[in-house]
Amino acid sequence: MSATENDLLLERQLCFGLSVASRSVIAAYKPVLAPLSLTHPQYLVMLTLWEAAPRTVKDIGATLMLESATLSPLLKRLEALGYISRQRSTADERALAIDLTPAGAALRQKALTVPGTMMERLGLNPERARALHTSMLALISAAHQTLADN
Amino acid sequence: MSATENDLLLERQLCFGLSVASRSVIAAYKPVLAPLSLTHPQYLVMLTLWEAAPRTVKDIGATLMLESATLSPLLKRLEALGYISRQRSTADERALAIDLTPAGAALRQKALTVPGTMMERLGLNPERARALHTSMLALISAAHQTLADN
DNA sequence: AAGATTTAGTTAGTGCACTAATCATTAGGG
DNA sequence: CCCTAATGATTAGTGCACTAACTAAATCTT
Repeated sequence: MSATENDLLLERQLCFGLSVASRSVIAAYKPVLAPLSLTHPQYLVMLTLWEAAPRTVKDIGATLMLESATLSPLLKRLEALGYISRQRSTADERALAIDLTPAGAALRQKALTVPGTMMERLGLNPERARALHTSMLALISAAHQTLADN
Repeated sequence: MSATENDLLLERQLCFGLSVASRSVIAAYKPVLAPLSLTHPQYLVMLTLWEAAPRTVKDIGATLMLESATLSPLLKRLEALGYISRQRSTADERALAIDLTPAGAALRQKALTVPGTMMERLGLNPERARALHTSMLALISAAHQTLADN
């Protein structure tokens, strides 16, 4: 088998591993987030709001690297759950101000145990987590670099 | 801010980084796979078939860690593209034999350049790729461990 | 001030990915 | 044997995530 053909095998272990890891970790979050009635992406949105609110859709999208087309329906589901409010900004009526409701703000208390639980379940200590994070950042950066080049 | 609350911030850098990295890498594949008319998950399925064919839906699912409910429509799209055939196995009529068509087998030649292109675009050398792969395997294993425990 | 342009969000359409329910086929146990 | 269990695949339904097309509001230009 040629070197190129060998790559074709190895390669499946690369991007493939990343995809499976992402899905596996999200699946591991599922039972932990279920008591909060949140999916994983919804949890990420709530995290951004617990750090700063109100925020615009665009701002949340920039933070999570998601298109506003993805966030629009997701935010409506969070509103239906009673965790956030969606109101046009008075200063700029193009912008939608996403803010926490009292229920959404209170949910933060229940979420405090999530990170510790997940770190333990994933067999990660802070050091390994940081190393992993660094690798991910490098990948993200390289991936976006190539997209910008085209 | 308490240690627990600090975790809530850090944590966003973890699973969040993994999700974004996965999406970013898949997005980087997109223009490379476009000439083959394949999406990223479709590409993974073709990789498994280039290694061994025919295979059953269940077998492909086990290899890629995907539910057969996910694969069913995906395989129909690959059939519509003319890359694979779907036929009930004669030995066991519950099983569906997924096989490569001549066009699907020929596509392998065009795919040979993909891994090299992507490695370069993602700024990875074989060593870093292997290290990343090891981390992903550990995560996958830990994540599935916790799911099995429940 | 009027018209063109850029910006913020939404909608429509495609494709994954999952769970739950269903159906046909096969394998086992009494 | 027959009847039940288990197995392999499909369907329906929910929720992301993306692109492209569109609306409305704000800003820029002349």
